Amino acid sequence: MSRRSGILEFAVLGLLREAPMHGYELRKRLNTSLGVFRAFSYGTLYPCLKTLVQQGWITEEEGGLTEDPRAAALTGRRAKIVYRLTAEGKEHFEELLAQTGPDAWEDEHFGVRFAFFGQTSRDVRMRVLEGRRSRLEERLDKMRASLARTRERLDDYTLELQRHGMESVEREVRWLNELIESERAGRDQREQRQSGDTGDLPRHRGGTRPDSSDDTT
Amino acid sequence: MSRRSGILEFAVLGLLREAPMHGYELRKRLNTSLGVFRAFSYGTLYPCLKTLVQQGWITEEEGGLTEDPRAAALTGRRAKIVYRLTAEGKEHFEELLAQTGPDAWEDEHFGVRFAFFGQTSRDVRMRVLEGRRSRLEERLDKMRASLARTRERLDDYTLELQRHGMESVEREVRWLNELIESERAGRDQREQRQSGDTGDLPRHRGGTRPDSSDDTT
DNA sequence: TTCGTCATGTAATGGGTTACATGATTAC
DNA sequence: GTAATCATGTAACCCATTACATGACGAA
Repeated sequence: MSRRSGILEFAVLGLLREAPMHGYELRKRLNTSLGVFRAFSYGTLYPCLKTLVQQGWITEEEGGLTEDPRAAALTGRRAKIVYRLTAEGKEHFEELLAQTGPDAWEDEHFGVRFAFFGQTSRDVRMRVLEGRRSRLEERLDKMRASLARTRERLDDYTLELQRHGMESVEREVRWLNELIESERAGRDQREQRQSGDTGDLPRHRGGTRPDSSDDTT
Repeated sequence: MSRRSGILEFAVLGLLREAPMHGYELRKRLNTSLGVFRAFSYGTLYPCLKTLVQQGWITEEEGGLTEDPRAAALTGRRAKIVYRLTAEGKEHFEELLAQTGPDAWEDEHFGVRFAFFGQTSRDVRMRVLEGRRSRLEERLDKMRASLARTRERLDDYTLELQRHGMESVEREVRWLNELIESERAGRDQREQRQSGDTGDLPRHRGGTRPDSSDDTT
């Protein structure tokens, strides 16, 4: 019944917000554009799409030869079933985007959240980045403590593994530091007068794309 | 019925080979010593222990006040149920250690395999390290290809995410390069005359630990 | 005596994959 | 015409978590 993974739902909604697509294409995008972190199979995707339809967040459209130039362009071929975000779906996605619960910076969620930072308001971006950072720092503390407790009893390979693991985390912290700094720099430049986009990274604006009737797609 | 995860089974066998333990302690070790990669709950561990007993690889010992100094020392308190590796279990674990199927260098398995490199023969270590490396290089190729195909259509955050992901993989490749080199250096030094331990890393022998009753601690 | 941690378990549930079944379209 | 890839699904299974239930022991 349920079949809601949170992260998959989020990603699907986010991708469909950019353009309607059919399942196959959706899955590819899921596993390449965002997929460094997560790969989903059809056995997961299709049932999920079904429940999203039931919720009223997306619609299934018979796409015989849907004269949708954009979808056609994206896939290079005609579509079978095109999924399209509804107004409710868009609204729901925006709510999800605004959420900054502690989940947002856990391993599983953070990647997807970051992937849609383009549509996320600057303050939420900041909270997620900082949340992630302190999460990782906690983890580092634990690792250091456990390492101190057990250093002598561990063989060199285990030690090396642990060292490499810690360095990976430290590296991500440095990355987050840079991102946070550049977000802050962006804010300072504009003196936070605008509602909320454009940091340092979003050179082509925070939003989806040039706007207009782009999302009629 | 089944309840065999492969990686959990492997890790439990490997830990019990070093010393008998009860479930609670086992779990802690699983989640700290090796646990950078994986965390298991009791709901997973205990059923797994049951099936390992059924296979005859470990035994359950009523530990009222089992006069097992090792277990007592490890926990700092008396044990309830002490699990101990059987001869068959040891043999089985050795078979697992010798395996170099393509699974060995996948994300899920590689960490645990590496953690027990201390008991792994040098040639198997080499194959696993090299397998892992070429696995990662494949992945890099895919990432680069997909990046080249889609660069323009991606916003800066997605791009940054991808870039950071790729750098993480590249970093692991460099790490593997160093490890492989130092394994090779170890071999060259000893002119591969010995059966199979001591590379560069295993300064205190490949084996478990100094032996004797050191682990009574 | 109460709190933390040690200690062992189980049932319900979740979230996902694999393998299978099916067929259209494109490139060669 | 045949192989690859596009395209959509389902049923069986797997692995693991969560929440719960239970209780002993040590320290404050």
